[in-house]
Amino acid sequence: MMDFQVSFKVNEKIYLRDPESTEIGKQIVKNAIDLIYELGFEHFTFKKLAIHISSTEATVYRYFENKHRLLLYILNWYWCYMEFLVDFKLQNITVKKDRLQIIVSLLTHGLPESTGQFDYNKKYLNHIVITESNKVYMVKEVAEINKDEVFKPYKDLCAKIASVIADYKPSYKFPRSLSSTLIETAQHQQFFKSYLPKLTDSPTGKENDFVYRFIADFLFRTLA
Amino acid sequence: MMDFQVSFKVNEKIYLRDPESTEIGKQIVKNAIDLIYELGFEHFTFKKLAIHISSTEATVYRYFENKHRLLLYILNWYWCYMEFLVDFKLQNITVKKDRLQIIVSLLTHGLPESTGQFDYNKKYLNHIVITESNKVYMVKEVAEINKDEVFKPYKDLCAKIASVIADYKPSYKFPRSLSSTLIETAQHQQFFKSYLPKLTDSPTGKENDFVYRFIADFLFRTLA
DNA sequence: TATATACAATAGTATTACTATCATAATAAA
DNA sequence: TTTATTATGATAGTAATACTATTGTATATA
Repeated sequence: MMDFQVSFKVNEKIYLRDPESTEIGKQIVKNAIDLIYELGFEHFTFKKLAIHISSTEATVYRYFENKHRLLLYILNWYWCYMEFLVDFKLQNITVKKDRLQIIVSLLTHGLPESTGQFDYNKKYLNHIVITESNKVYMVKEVAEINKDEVFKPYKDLCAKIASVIADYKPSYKFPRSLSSTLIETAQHQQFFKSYLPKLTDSPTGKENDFVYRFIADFLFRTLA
Repeated sequence: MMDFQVSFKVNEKIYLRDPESTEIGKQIVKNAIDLIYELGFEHFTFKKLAIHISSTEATVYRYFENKHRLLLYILNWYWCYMEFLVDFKLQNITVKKDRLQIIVSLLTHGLPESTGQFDYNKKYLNHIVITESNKVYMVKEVAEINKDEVFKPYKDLCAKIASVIADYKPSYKFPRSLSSTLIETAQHQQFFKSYLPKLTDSPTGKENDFVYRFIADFLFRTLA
C-alpha cells in the first residue's frame, strides 16, 4: 500500500525532548518498541534500552520522564496512525455498511506490516497495543495525566468511529461507548484468542479470522 | 441480603501459605485490598503493606511469592464470589430474559456492599476489579501462569454466563466471546465513565445507570 | 572564533523486590 | 508436662530499578 513516510505531531507534553528531532531520539522509540515487545512493559527498563542502543540511561531520560511516558508516546503514535488509516481507507467508500466493515477490519488486523528498516516494527507495535495499552490509562494518576490531553488521539479515534456509527444508524443512543467497546474488544479478543482461548469461541488450530467475524457480527446485530 | 460469611477455596498454587488459615494471613489480604485501592497496584509494595499491618516484609513474603500473586488471589476471590452470586440470584428465575438482565446488573453494579468489619471492603474490591484486573493476565508470563490454572475461576464465570446466553439464543455462534466481552466491557465502561467520559455516552452529573443501560441494550440487540 | 547544545561517562541516592538467618512466641505432639 | 514443630518478628543484606546530578567533549550554530 503506502510507501511514503508518515509522521505525526504528538502532544508535546508527552516528552521532554522531541524524539523525532534527533537520530538517537528515533532510535530510542524504535528500539523501545522492540524491547517492550520482547520483555513486556513490566520488565522493560531505561537501563536495558540504553544498553540496547549503546547509549546511557541519562540520555533516555532527557527524552522521556519515565517509561510510562514513553509507552504513552508509542500509543499516541498508534492512535494517530490508526485514525489516519481510517480516514485514508474510507476516502472513497460511500456504502455505509462497507465503511463500518473496513473499520472493524482495521481494528482487528492491526497496522499493515511495513518494509522500511527505519520505521517501527508494526508486528511488535500491534502486539504492544494489544497487551500494554490498558496500562497507560488504568493507573492511579489517570486524572492528572488526562489534564495534559495526552489521550486526545484515542478520544479522536473513538469519536471518528462513533461518527461513522451514528451515520450508519442515527437513532442509536451509544455511538461513543460502542466505539470504545469495539476498539477495546478487538484488542482483548485477540489477546484471549492467543493466550486464554477458553474465554473465546475461536476455533483452535488453523488460521481464521475469528475476531473480525465476532466483532462484525455483534456490531451489525447491535445496529440492525 | 446475605449476612453469612462466604469463603472459597482458591487454587493452592496462588499462595505459598493459605492466608485464610491464620489471622495475619487474613489481615494481609484485607489490608492489601485497602492499600491497592488507595495507592494503585503500581505503587503498592509488600513493604508498605507490612508497615500498614505492623508486621514485616518477610511475613508477607511467606504467604505470597510477590504482589502479582496477591492481586491474582484477590481477583480469584472476586471471580468465585461473582459466580456464586450469579448462581444465587438466578436460582428461582426462569424467564430467560430476566436471567440475562440479572447478570448484566451484577456485572455493572459490582459486589453488594458488606457491613461486617472483618470481610473485604466491597467498594474497594469493585474498584480494584475495574482498574487492576487486566494487569493479572496482560503480562509476558501469561502462558506460564495459566498452566497453574489460576484463571479457572474467570473461565468458569465466563462459561456460566455463556451458558445463560446459549440458553437464551441457542443459534448464537459466539456465547463465550460475548460473555468475556460483557465482563470486560462492564469494567472498562465504568472506568471510562469516571475518568475518560469522552469515550462513553454517559450523561454527566447526576447519578445514572448508564453502564447497565448500554450493556443491556447491546446484549439484547445482539441476541435479538 | 565564540557559544550553545547534545551526548557519553560517571557517580550517587532512595526505593523496590526480594533472600537469608536467628531468636522467640505460640501451638501441637509425645 | 515436656518436647518438637511452626509462625512470626527482628534484622541484615543484595541486586535491580528509577531516578538526579556533574563534567568533559564533540558538534552544530552565530
